[in-house]
Amino acid sequence: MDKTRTRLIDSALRLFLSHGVHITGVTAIASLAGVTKMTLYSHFPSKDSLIVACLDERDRRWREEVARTLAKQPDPVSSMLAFFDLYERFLLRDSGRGCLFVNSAAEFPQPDHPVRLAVSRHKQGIRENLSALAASAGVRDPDIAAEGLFILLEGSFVSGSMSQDTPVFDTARRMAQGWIQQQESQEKSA
Amino acid sequence: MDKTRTRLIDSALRLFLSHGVHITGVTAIASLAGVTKMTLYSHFPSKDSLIVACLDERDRRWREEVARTLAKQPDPVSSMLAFFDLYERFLLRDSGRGCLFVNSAAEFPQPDHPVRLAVSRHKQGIRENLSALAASAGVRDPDIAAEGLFILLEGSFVSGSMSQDTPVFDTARRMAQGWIQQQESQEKSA
DNA sequence: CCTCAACCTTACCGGTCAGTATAGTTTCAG
DNA sequence: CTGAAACTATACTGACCGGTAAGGTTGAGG
Repeated sequence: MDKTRTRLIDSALRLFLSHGVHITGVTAIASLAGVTKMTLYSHFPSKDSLIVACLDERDRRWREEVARTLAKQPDPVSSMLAFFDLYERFLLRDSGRGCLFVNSAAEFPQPDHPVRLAVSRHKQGIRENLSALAASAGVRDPDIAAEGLFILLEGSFVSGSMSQDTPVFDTARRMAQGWIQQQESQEKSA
Repeated sequence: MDKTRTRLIDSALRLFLSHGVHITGVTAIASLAGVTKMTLYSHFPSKDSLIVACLDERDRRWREEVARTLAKQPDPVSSMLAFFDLYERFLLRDSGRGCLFVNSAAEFPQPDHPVRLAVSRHKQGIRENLSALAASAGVRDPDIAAEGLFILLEGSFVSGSMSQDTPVFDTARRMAQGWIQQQESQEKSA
């Protein structure tokens, strides 16, 4: 049900990813979805709210995929490292166009803009996810451990999307292993 | 000499950083520079070429500051770690608006667009810089070591710009130290 | 059979965009 | 004093923007 709304979000997501948010017009979105602009505005009150809906929908799908992948991991450390596979897969899937959330943040500078808040929700969710896993792994400071992993994930994603470079994830994965070990040994020495 | 051209680039840089590239109109740039649109178009054939000039100019200033900072470092390892101070300073200076190059890349998806090429030049310059330092430090694979540091730099910059979080650089710096040590010990064991 | 909601088409609004045309003014070196 | 270069002001083009108005078409449920 509400198939039109879903088609609109899917179309918008595709155009936002491949061309950018500001540069994409509402007419193009509606046209790609096979409806008219009027129909779009009967589902969303404004372009901004459509953007937010796209980000939230993408966040929802991302969380689903995270849950599906983590369920297959035997322990917290494997789970943390599995995030690098997830990021790599996401980069490949969108043909190296980078992170929609980072790109959107680049186009909406005001920190209190609804689009920016949606971006923050997504990034905060990932950090909390990592932090919980680090806590399960028994490191001394899960937030710091998670922050380090988050840096590696964002860095490899941005770097990889800028130069179509997926091997960068191998380096990031190795760094993550070293970082986790370092955090675990700190826990033991304490 | 050619003060008008410099004022135009400075004005454009300020607006591009604080609002975004596509959203900024040429009239606003000219107005901030204290000239008219006609004068702008007598210095640059198009908005795109002005954007490229801005990126190149910013890259030039960045390289100057890098050279100035690295000259004060006693050894290659200190030099590599000094990059984190440079990034942190850059983030604070632009009030957390993120990396102009990453933001511009987000707004210009086509990989062969002149703007994207300017971005690539900048990022490639940093990587070469790091790689040369890693080679001086005597690590086994300077390119891999540099790639790791680059990931940490990009990651902490993106993460820091998204949540006004400068302490993230402390974590990144600690990770960099661990990474460099790991790379050095690999060299010794070989 | 009728209603009602979702969708359609077409046309419009005011505004902004990049870029150009035309012509008048300042500045300054030879 | 002259003349070219750099700048000014104003107005324009054609296109696209987000968003709205008004009215026609379709089809499923009561």
